[in-house]
Amino acid sequence: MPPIKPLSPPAPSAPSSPQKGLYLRKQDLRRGIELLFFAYRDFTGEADEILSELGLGRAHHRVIYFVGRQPDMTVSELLGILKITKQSLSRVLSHLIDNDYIRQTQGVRDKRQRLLALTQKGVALEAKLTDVQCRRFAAAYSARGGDAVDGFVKVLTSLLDEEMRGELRRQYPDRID
Amino acid sequence: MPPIKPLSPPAPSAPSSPQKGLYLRKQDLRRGIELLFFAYRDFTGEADEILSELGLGRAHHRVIYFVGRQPDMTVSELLGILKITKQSLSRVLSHLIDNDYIRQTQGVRDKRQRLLALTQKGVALEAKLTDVQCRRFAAAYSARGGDAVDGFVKVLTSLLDEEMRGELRRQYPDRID
DNA sequence: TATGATTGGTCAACATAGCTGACATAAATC
DNA sequence: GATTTATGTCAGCTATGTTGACCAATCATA
Repeated sequence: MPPIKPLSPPAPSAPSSPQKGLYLRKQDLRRGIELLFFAYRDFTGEADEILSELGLGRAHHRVIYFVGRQPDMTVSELLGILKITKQSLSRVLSHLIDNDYIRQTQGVRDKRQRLLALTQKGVALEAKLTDVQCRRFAAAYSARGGDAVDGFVKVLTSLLDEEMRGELRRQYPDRID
Repeated sequence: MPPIKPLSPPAPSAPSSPQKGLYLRKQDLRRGIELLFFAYRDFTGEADEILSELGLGRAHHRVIYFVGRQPDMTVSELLGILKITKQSLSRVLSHLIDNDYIRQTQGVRDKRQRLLALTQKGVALEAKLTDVQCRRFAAAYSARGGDAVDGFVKVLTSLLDEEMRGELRRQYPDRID
């Protein structure tokens, strides 16, 4: 006769067992998977619409977002964040430069570097896109309150690869995680 | 002289204003945007590796996942979940059927319907992929605890489109949201 | 029963956004 | 001077989304 299982959450030693305590049951984990999928899709949907009217895609958005976040970043810094090949980035970045969303200036310390920054047109688009996405977050955050936001940030942070977790910690040093 | 602003979270009436109370500051919202992007990417990464070794992609994964979740679902139900065109689904689904991951049976009530279900091979792959992703969630959930999980689910739910929120409520009727 | 709607499939063509491999240039570094 | 680094570019491939057109089987109904 097997020992009686505790109701408190057991250590995740056998994740494939059918019944786990509390929030570690298979069904709860699957719910998380699905929520992340649907939320990500809905979250990107609004911005995608704005972009497609301008003949741009999500890849352009990412570049505009991160360049806007950290002006004068180098190409290799951007590659490190996006984790795509330079050939993939090149296609998107060239288009953004040709269409006056982003400008390049030569690095001062290292003349090989191309420092990326938004043009006025780029700033305007970044603001519009980020505003739409921030509104969605602001609505969700204020609907659920600070404790929920705290849990949201904690769990998402723990879903990251270890390397990325360290990266984000550096970006937001004053935040708990 | 303007009225003194309260420290409690203000209504999100002017989301573009630079300074918001508590977790509604622009920086906190941007952190949410970035966390969602990075977490989604890292979350899908492990499964993507397994899939690519089998010559499959993320689109195949989605089909296998949702068919595994609800056996004998119809093609139009699947299209409704994935929100892609039937032509896009067809390419992926045909490949999965040809390679013995999924089988189709004719509907009983409506003979036009093709009911989709995983084969034994499909069940095995679904289990492997879902297990990897559940492990990541289980680790994050148990690292952060039930209150954080609760907040995570609440905020993600509020990030959904209204329509999708109703859909998920139907899928998980016994859960708070 | 004839008609029209629904479910599902298929063919063709196209777009976006990732990938690899090869090669080039300029600047920094050893 | 030789090597490494940062960046760019050309060519081609793949995965996954899109539209539009058209077809067959089945269901529902006038």
